[in-house]
Amino acid sequence: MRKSRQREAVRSALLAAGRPLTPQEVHAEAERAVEGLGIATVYRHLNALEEGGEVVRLDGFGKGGRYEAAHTGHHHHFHCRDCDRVYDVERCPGQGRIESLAPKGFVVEAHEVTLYGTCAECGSS
Amino acid sequence: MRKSRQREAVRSALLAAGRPLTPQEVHAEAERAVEGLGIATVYRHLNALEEGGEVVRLDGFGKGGRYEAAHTGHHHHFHCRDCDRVYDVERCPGQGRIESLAPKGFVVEAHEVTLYGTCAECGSS
DNA sequence: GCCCTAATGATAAGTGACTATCGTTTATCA
DNA sequence: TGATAAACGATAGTCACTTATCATTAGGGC
Repeated sequence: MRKSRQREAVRSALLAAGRPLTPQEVHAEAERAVEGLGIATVYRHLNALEEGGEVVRLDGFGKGGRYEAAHTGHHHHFHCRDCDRVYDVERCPGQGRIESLAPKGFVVEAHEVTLYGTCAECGSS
Repeated sequence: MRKSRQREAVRSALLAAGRPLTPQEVHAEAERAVEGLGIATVYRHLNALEEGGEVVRLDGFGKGGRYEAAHTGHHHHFHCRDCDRVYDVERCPGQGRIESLAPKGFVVEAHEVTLYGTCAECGSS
């Protein structure tokens, strides 16, 4: 796997954002570093980085996927209904508290909490 | 809006299931009551029932939407990774507890908690 | 600098969910 | 019962996202 400005640009875009981005958002951001960056290249690197464990793909926020730099910490998300951006929420109501909600006989392996509303930026305008 | 066996079959499928169904699941179930039921008819009625407030559409469980009979109660969901079915979870960790997770300046209007794992049926096999 | 080939960008093609169209069926009401 | 138009089933079309193709560019060992 050769070094490439494009891959670095994709990786940096995700790290700098600190929140999950759509491929389009990644493209827009990474294009600032690599003029003429193709959308296919963005998809290629997102897939490669996900494969390599550097990036995590999220579903459930609208049509396409969102990608964020692999976090070690457990966290959740806030989905702004105005701008459609997704933000990280660092805290959690508590693993045990949430997993105990499951009906009997159901084994919980993970959970996701999503908040919906208006982000600070949209709310202040 | 005329009465039709097809609409009743779609409505009944959702009520009987007591959990969110994909249009395909609705179709499979409703077809037991109406032989030869078309998938387009299922989509038509799901949209109409949603419009009429009898049914709620959910996103975020894979590619397409899921539909469930309109509940009055606040509840969450369990998504089985084996069979891909979604079940209702009647309890909630607590509205206030969850909404307080949001960063400052963010206004929370709603939240969704999703549990992932193995359902009782898949786990027992 | 040269060569090899991985990586790239443009874009055609694929995918899956959903919708529009259209000729036929059927519920409703005079 | 017969007329009317809503509802139907089949299927072609649409839309967004994602992937495959291919000619060109460029990283890196020599």
